[in-house]
Amino acid sequence: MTKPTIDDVAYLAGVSIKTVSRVVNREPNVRDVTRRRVESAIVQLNYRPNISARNLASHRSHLVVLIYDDPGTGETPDGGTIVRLQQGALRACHQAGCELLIHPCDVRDKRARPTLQALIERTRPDGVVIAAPLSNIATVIRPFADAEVPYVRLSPGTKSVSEYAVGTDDRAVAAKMTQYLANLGHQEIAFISGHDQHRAVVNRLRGYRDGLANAGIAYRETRVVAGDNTIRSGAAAAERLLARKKIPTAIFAANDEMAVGVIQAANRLGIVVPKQLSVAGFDDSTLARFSSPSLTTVRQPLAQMAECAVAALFADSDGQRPPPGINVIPATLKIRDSTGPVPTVN
Amino acid sequence: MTKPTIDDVAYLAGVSIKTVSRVVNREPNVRDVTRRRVESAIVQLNYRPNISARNLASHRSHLVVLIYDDPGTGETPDGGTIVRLQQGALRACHQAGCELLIHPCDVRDKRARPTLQALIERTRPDGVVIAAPLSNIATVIRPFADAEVPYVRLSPGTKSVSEYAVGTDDRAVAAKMTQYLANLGHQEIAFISGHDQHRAVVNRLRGYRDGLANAGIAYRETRVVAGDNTIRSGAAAAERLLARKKIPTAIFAANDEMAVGVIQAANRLGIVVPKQLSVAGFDDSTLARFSSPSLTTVRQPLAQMAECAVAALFADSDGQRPPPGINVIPATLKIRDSTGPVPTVN
DNA sequence: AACTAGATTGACAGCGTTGTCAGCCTGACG
DNA sequence: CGTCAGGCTGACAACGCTGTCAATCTAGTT
Repeated sequence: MTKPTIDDVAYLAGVSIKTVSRVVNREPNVRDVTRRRVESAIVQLNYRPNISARNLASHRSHLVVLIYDDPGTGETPDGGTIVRLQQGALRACHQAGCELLIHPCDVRDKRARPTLQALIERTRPDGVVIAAPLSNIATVIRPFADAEVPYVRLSPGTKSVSEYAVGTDDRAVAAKMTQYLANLGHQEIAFISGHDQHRAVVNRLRGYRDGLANAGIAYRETRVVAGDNTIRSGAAAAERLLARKKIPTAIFAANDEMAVGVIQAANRLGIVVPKQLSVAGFDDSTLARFSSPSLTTVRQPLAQMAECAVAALFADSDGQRPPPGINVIPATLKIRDSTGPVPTVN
Repeated sequence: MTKPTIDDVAYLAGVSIKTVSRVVNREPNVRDVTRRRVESAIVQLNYRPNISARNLASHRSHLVVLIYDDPGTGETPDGGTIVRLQQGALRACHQAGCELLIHPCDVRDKRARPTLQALIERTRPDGVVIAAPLSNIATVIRPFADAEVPYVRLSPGTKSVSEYAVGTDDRAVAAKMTQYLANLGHQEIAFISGHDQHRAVVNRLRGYRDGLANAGIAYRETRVVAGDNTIRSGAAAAERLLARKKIPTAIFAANDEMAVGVIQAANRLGIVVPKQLSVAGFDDSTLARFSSPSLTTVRQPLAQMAECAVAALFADSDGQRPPPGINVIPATLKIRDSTGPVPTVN
């Protein structure tokens, strides 16, 4: 009652083990009748190839590693973000007949580098996907480049990459959100920027300016306030904006945390969202769905991005390797309850 | 410049490959001098055993699978919950020299069973950890039992389990929370129960009653309102409770979603939390940290639970197998800003 | 000194695949 | 009818490690 091996299948089908191997791996040059005979034997025995043996013989591990910022330490990704990345990566992995290993990584830990090295040596992954913001940290990338493990970066901070990478159109979608607000009638649209060490933030601000321009609204520097990505800073920024003589009717924050801060500040000031003030965020974090009112925001296609990244890892075996450059997957507006038409002046 | 193999190490150390294998695997019966010679050769060559070869020869995969409810489909676990489970599981896996495979599982998909079967056959994991609520679903457990893959269930819904399992003390900690509220001076403590198909919910209600008893407060059925785990239902329940002649000064909801609903309802009614009403939740979901005011809640030791579960998987190889029964890991109160002293009557 | 149990070590046969390469078979072509 | 390219198939050697078992060594005993 032991697991059937390739020999059992070969014997039952009356062929050599090599032919079974060919059928299992969808290799060419097997006659249809032979193939069918083998397939039926496989079904009959419920045969499944032994991964370890296959890996050993083929010098592949059929393992893909997803690397992301350790949520226990950084404030960057919330659980929802990570899970969405994982979902997309899993889909593509299973499609490619691989399994997914996850590897949260604390960059501030000085031993991150050797840890990654050890990971490579232990698992010999077929490929690696590195999520932002780690994808922009040389220390994280290096070990893979050195070990010649194929990797794909997610949301690289720069436009000019020498390899294939996957990103999204922060700038374009920020413009779109701004125009959406303008279309609701808002003329006074403020923007709260975030930590500018994240490249993404700069792009979002640019997009805001693009959107204003497209809507024919003049850009004014006084409409832009700096935050630092936290709820608290969003609230503080909002208070400053709302204390002015000419208060904005819409506030677009560069991330959801700050947008929620805006809502909280508005609540405290007795300003009703969205009736008197529209608020938009960015990221579609868990927070956005559950805030009250629920937050209009930008949903980054994280699952799709991860899926593309993993798929690209295997593209070069199926044919030509993917071209260098960033594969841009568009983000979408997620309209919820925190935005509405501009209040009628009274 | 190819990867060193066990033969290279053996040659350099002047021993047989078997002895190298012994050193690598910390097996007994190697003289200290020999061991040191081998270790030095390993360092010198930067040797790392090839996992696939090891797996093939040892009939182990050095893989552990963590199975949890697919967050894309169920409403059960939020991203934060999953990530905490993963963190604990990863810790124990690395400790044991294994890697962690993740497997979200949609039970409502009728093909869940064959999918699990395929997972087993493909990966031949050394062990499996099954998170709640899947850990209570026979369809999910069966494939592993049938294939004789060791598994540990997390938070099994029943006290009487025939194998080792890991759980937490829902009932005791719910009592603790209730007493905490009582200690703040609250006499009128209401409870919002959730979907009673989750065993946990029943236990939380029991704990609430225990806590009242311990505090010398009489239990009254009218103080318990049913919700269905959603924010909306929490809000509705709160509205009912707050519409009564004798309104509660504290509301303890069986999960965070409903507790947030209570806060939202209170906001709408102009009731200030926590000044006029204390609100407590359960789970410490992402939501709790970011609600306004931040939510006092119960933090389940998810990471520790997962860690224990994985460790137990390997315990039987290190000595005796872990005893049947639930290894209870205590949950803790997470006091935040939504609870405070009872309002002074005026 | 002979003897023995137990510690230490090594030779060797797998583990279940894939890669290589040679051989056979078939049909097209001259 | 002979030749040849190319499709199809199988024999066999890796792949790098662990398990088994026998051989050797050591120290304690008599």
